[in-house]
Amino acid sequence: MVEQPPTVIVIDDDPGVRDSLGRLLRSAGFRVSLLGSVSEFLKADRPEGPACLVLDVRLPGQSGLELQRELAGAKRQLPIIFITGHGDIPMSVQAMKGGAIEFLTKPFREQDLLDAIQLGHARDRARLEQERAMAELKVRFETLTPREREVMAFVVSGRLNKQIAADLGVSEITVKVHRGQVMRKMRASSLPDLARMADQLQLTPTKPRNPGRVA
Amino acid sequence: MVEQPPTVIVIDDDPGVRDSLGRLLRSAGFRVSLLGSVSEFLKADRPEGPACLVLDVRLPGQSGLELQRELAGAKRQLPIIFITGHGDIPMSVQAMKGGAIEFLTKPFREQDLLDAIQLGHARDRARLEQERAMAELKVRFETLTPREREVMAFVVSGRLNKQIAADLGVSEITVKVHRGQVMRKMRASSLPDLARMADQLQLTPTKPRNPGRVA
DNA sequence: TGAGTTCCTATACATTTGTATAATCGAAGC
DNA sequence: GCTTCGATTATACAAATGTATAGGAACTCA
Repeated sequence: MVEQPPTVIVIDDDPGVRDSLGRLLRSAGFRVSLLGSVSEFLKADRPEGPACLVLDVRLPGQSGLELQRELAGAKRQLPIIFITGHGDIPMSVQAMKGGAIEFLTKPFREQDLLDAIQLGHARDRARLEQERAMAELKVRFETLTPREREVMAFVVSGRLNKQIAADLGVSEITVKVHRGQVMRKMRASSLPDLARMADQLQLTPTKPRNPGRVA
Repeated sequence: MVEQPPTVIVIDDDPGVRDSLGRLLRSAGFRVSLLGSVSEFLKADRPEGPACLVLDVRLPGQSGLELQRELAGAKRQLPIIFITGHGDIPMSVQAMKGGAIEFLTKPFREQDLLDAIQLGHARDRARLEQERAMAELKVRFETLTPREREVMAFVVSGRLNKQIAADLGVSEITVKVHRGQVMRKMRASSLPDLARMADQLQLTPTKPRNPGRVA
């Protein structure tokens, strides 16, 4: 788990802007990737560590807002900071609704950009960590056989072994075996632990919660 | 649990704007509250059911953005839709960062406002439901004695009765009694159920999770 | 056909958990 | 001083859970 240096990906069709942003960001200690268009970005590899995008709203070909929409559906969604010289309010509102970190109008204070980038990197780090943990959970979950997954769902919903046995039409002993396998394979240290894993995995096909009635 | 009619609270210092918005919103079936300033709003009662705010960014006395900041710290935070005739991009960005639903510039399409209000009400309904459930949980949790809360924390962290007994320096029987009381008082239907309640309550003073190592 | 996997079951124990009843002790409140 | 409440413990069961060993049936795949 090596600490990856944070990256900033700049997309701007103006070489002058790219250069000056590149100097600023490199001097701030970031790894910088300078690109001239969205298509270049889509072809490029994604950096390993935390990263964020700095892009102009208006770009030749695909615009910044279009890219944002596209990335929203993709798996690897990067924090986005918009920069523009000719923006308007509806544009900025759409960008922010889309989850943008910041929307800066030229000219802007360098510190505002750096602050936004710092926030973007923090979010991306959190997202990376979250995804790492989730991927790990999924790997474990995929080692479960279909039956074990069924049993796990029942177990984390709070049902007893004998109830699960009745639900599945098998003996209680069988349920115990599956249950033990589930705990081992998922590396759950306890039942609450397993329940939390299931919640993370959104494993809730069978979940009869109590309705929370008041006396 | 009667379904409350959704309310729209309009704050605008222009009586003409208030009237026209009032007509529009009432004809759309909303309960409407028309106010001329933030101070009026702060004095007024909060509506019972789902509600959202429609306010001008610029207002005499306290501005719309200031109100947003203030409400962010308060317990009852209402979804906000900003309307303005003289806004700029930084203003809209700040509003959206602050969690505003929408930021409309005059003149705007009535449908855009109605759409935003619908979204605001949906969010407020979700928030109300969430708060109701949380309040209910807290009520139950407050019926627990200090010792019972301690035991609950250990239980949901996955520790066994005998371990908890050792941790607390008491006998296992005692732990069982407390544990049974916790389940009863919290109306937990199962251990996973109790664990989820504890997570909701952010009850995590004692939680030794497994470190999730990879092989 | 044979190996491997999954699912199922059983026996046999060891542990753990839940519950009911009953009792002691100390602190807080009336 | 008496009562109430919280915390504690014990006895005595009842029920649930975990584990180990062992085996059978069905299915897939090479």
